[in-house]
Amino acid sequence: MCQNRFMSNTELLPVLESEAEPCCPPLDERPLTAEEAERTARMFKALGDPVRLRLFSAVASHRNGEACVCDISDVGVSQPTVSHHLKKLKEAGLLSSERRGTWVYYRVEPAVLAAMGAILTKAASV
Amino acid sequence: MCQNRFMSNTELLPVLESEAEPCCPPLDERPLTAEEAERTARMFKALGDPVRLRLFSAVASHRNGEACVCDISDVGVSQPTVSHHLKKLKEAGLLSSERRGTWVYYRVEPAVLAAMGAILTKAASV
DNA sequence: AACCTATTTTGACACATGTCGAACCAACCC
DNA sequence: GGGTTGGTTCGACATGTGTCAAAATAGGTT
Repeated sequence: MCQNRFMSNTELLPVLESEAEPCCPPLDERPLTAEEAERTARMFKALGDPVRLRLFSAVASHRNGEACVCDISDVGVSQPTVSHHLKKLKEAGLLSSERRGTWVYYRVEPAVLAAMGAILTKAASV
Repeated sequence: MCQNRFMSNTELLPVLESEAEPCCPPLDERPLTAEEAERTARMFKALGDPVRLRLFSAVASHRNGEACVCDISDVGVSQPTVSHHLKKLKEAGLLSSERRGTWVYYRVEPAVLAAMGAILTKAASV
């Protein structure tokens, strides 16, 4: 690792910005545009796998909506697979992660979850 | 497929059991079991594709939550593909279909939609 | 340093999925 | 009947996805 003090340590974080919140209107308000559908589908897709759904539910039902990977890894698949799914949930904006010492903690992102719920619940009152 | 009260003919589903509505608890109540996750994921998966989401939104936002295929086929894919996606939405219990004369009408299944919303919105109020 | 545990990444594999054109079925109209 | 329009199914193809074992990384302990 080249830690030359004269080189500015260009730390280019990818800044995984979670896109704005008022993502989309309720599903029954008007037909979604292609872009809206693309964004929204990404979130639903993340919950469209049983293992991911169990992992997400395990994190969400944990104390403070936060859990260590070691607490939720018992879902019947190997640990690399658990890690793979947690990564996907993170990429979809549903979870965030933080390392604290030896362990990595995942936490639910309530805003995104609420947005998904709003899209459905308003639509449910048809 | 938390409930398939009256799906028209094509019964491709294994019909595990006829559990009425309370398909699953909110995601943050307790970790979902494998079977619960399996069932719930199937619904989310159905909305996890942008084309399907647009088709569903088009039906839901139509008058009475019902639309003829010809009214919603303009989503940028071929008509066989539209039919394919509508079938998947139907298999997931989100839509039902009925032929009336020349046209086939798809309609939203509000109970299933409400169940999905409840799973998320209750969880969102953490 | 060497070792251990927790977690992620890599590489490979089988399987599922989205897409299309062509063929097919269903209802209407001449 | 023959023709036309609406919609589904079939067959094929490329791409995506879930899974694992093995290797790699991160932090702690001794």
